[in-house]
Amino acid sequence: MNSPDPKRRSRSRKGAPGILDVAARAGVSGATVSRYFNSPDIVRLPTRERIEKAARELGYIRDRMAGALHGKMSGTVGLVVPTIDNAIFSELIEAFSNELHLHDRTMIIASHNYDLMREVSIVRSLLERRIDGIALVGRDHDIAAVEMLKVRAVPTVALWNSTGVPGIPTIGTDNFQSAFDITQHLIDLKHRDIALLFPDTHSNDRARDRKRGVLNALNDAGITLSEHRDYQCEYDMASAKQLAMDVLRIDAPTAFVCGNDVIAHGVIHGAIRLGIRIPEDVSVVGIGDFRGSAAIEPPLTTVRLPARRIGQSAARILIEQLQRSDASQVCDTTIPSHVIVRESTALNTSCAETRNIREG
Amino acid sequence: MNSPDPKRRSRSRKGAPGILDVAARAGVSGATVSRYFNSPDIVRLPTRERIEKAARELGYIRDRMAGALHGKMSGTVGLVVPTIDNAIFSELIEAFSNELHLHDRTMIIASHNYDLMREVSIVRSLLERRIDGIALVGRDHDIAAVEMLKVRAVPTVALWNSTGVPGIPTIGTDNFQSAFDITQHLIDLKHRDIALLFPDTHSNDRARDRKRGVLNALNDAGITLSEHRDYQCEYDMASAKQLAMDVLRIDAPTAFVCGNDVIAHGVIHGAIRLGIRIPEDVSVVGIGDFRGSAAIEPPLTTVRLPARRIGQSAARILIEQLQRSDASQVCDTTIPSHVIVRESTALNTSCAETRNIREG
DNA sequence: ATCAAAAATGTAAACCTTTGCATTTTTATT
DNA sequence: AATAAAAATGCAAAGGTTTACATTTTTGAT
Repeated sequence: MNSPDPKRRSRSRKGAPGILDVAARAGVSGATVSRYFNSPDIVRLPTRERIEKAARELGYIRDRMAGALHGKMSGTVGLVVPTIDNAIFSELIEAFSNELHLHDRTMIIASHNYDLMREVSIVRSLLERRIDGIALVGRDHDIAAVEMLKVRAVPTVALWNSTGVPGIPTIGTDNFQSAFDITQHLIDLKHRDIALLFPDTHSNDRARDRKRGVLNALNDAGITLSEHRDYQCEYDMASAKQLAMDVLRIDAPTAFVCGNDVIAHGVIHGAIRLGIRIPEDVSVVGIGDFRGSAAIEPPLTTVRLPARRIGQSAARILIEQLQRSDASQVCDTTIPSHVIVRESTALNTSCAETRNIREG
Repeated sequence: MNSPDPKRRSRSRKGAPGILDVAARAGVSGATVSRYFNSPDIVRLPTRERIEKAARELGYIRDRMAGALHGKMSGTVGLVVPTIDNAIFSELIEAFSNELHLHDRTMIIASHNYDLMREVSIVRSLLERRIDGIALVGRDHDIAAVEMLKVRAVPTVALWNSTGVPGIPTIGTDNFQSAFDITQHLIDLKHRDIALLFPDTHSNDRARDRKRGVLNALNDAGITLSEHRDYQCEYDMASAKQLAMDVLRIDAPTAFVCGNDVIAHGVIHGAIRLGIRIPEDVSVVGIGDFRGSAAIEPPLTTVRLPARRIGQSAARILIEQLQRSDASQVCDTTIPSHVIVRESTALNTSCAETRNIREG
């Protein structure tokens, strides 16, 4: 039936049918097929049906790369995170990805392990793939990366913080405020001897903001944090557990405020191992409300950071930016966080002040 | 300085410089610049330096899409997972991604939430992006997806299982064996009344294999699993905790074998809440050895599934397949799993047989 | 039926790089 | 120094789609 047309592509892309094959089979020109795929409504119904049939029969799959060649959008969006392998970000990633899929875009994700130089190389690599837009987690970025994006006018959003890089719209929560609030909760419970477990804040602006929040709350309450109460701890349950056990054995505070929930989980398990009761003997709070924080025993008092909403909003805002190319108004979006009081915190009973209240 | 060459591209890709701009500035032809980027060693040193300088000054970023048009590789590889937001897969993903990055490829990831139809649509979307290769998690896939990949001869690997789809090389662990082994451990400890907590096995072949493993081990030991001991439980800590509490309150078994570590964590916390001691009163095992399983209290006895190694191996094997296009020998790779005995299991003291041993 | 306007379709150039082949330059050999 | 062989470079076509512009078909009003 199909005549051995000599003009057929020799062996392109492993012989996969192209737009022209579909066109020939449907008895229309390539242009029409192209139009059918890009805006079906501008081709007449009968034609449309013929094209659809031909495409289906041939198993045609469009080649977006050839399209992107024309300055057309590639339909891919980049997401750059510090790490994938972490409950912190996986919710965010999934929400972002799903929202993108809903709008027929594909996500390219890459992680740089908190290495800002590697982030630059990732951004370059994404740009080579002609991403339509990009989302960067955090506020700290190398100038080179931001510059490349600016020069090419690639729509960009920064995630996870509420105040961002100037010129880049930011979607996230106020890390400072979250930390402030959860610390205030501890202060309200009369805790005065509070230990901090935070990761290195050098190239991690989220952790930095949070720590500042804790410090400010403490300061406002007239509490001075003794030097040795500022422990450094990675985002890792095992090390947090170990560290907490050391601290609890030698010189237990009445409360811990942790850089995130993973650290808090570690502290809780350390306490359990030592037979120290939470919250009776010591209170623990985290930040993040990760999956599992509600189910752990005791359920963790923490700050709910709406990762899914951030991911979803970010995708939406980015897509909106793509559609109207006037990347004009850069407005930051702050998504509120809430302290969730569960069972890992209690009134400090060892404090003199508290004792007075109890005895009074 | 730069003459207003009328031949310049009108406004391509937002005025970003192309290979020809670099060529002009370096005083060579476009072909040479192209060669410089693809195999630097075939252009002479002085030329090379001029090109590099020009590219740097112009801030040139190559356009891999235009390159891919020539049947050349796009440099992107797809990874399709059931879900990202889950400790099960995030290690795998990260390892896969990192290995790819090492070989200068980019990963496109997508999740289908255990919906095989959506997987088909994802595969199509990836194909539109001209991925060079693809990794699919699991053994259950819609024919349409496999067929599309086969027609286009896209190198494919299946992950996570050890026995796979015919014709697709598979890299993973033996889920059956893992489950068998961990169950055997429980049997060795004289447990006879064992409860199963597994998710719906309908479109989840991993869970199905594991369950079969448990059942076989039980059967081999001459233990018949009473109907009501086969509980269905999602991969979610909170529901596992709730379910475990219900079970423990009404009719406690002496041991739980859980579909994965997340479920096991839930069981442990449920037991803690009820004041039931692990392992003294009840033993618990998981499968997976997720991040945190060693740090939890009590540390979880489980099976270590080398997710990172699977991810890394998969990426390597895929890349190797890309390089030599003869997708000839399809060999499955089984990466061994190991039972890790920690502190959540103990000899069953309530069993008559055990009592005899103790009293004997 | 007729004609103008609107809608649908076709033609061909353009998008940016890669690559086969031709040409020039370099290197090695005598 | 001359020559052949090898290496480096240039020229131009190709790769699959989009799109401005030209052309044809349809629609709606008379």
